[in-house]
Amino acid sequence: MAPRKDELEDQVYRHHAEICSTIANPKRLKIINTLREKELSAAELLSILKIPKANLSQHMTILRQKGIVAARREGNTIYYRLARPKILKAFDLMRELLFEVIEEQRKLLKEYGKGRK
Amino acid sequence: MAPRKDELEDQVYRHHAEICSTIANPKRLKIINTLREKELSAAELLSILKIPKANLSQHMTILRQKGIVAARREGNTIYYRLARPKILKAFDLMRELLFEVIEEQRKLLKEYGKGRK
DNA sequence: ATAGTAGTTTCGATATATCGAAACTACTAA
DNA sequence: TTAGTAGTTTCGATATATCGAAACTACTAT
Repeated sequence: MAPRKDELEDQVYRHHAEICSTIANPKRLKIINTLREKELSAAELLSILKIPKANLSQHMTILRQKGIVAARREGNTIYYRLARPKILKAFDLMRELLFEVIEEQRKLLKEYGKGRK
Repeated sequence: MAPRKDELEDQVYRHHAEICSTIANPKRLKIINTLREKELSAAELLSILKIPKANLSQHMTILRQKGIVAARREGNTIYYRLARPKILKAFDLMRELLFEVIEEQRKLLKEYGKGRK
């Protein structure tokens, strides 16, 4: 039996949300931003992020599963890189959005301050 | 005492992740997409989304708090609109990313199929 | 083989997100 | 004022995400 149209649509929204969840975490955002210009080994990421390596590995697993990051092994070292440069556009866009919102809140606060006397 | 540089940085990443969380939910994505071209009342959103109105209200509260959506009241009706058109760029970009990943997975699956005999 | 280094996986505890139900507020109309 | 409609808030249950600890796998070097 073929799925109904809105079931399909909902499924797309669910997947869409899932890929958004991938960047909805401060550590993963920092990992993405750190891999911006060049690939890095797990050890290098560890020294930058200063988190336990098990935890790094957990985040890298998520990033790989969602297709955001790719890995290659060289001897004992694993090198990570962004599998999809477009993720940086998303990173930058969301950060712009963040600053827009912060700026607006700042303005509103100033207005409120004026009114308060 | 002034916060250390990396504390500040971490705080930015936390806020960055928070605004990403706003779009990391299928219903909120659908709400954003539905408000794409014009403002809509809660009742109109309800008839499109087919969810309980308490639940819609909960999501609208989150979207307003994060500065994504704005609301105005006209009599008994509340009209919602996107407060920040840039959110649509984020929506579209993440959906492109989704389709890129799906397409790549499809290709990999085809390759695997070939090798399998 | 053995030991060491690099990274991963599993498990369980804690925190956060989602949502339905019910009570509540805000406005309208009689 | 009372009743009705539109939307919101609070509460509690369930689901999902995060993370540390410990055990594990993969590779290197002796």
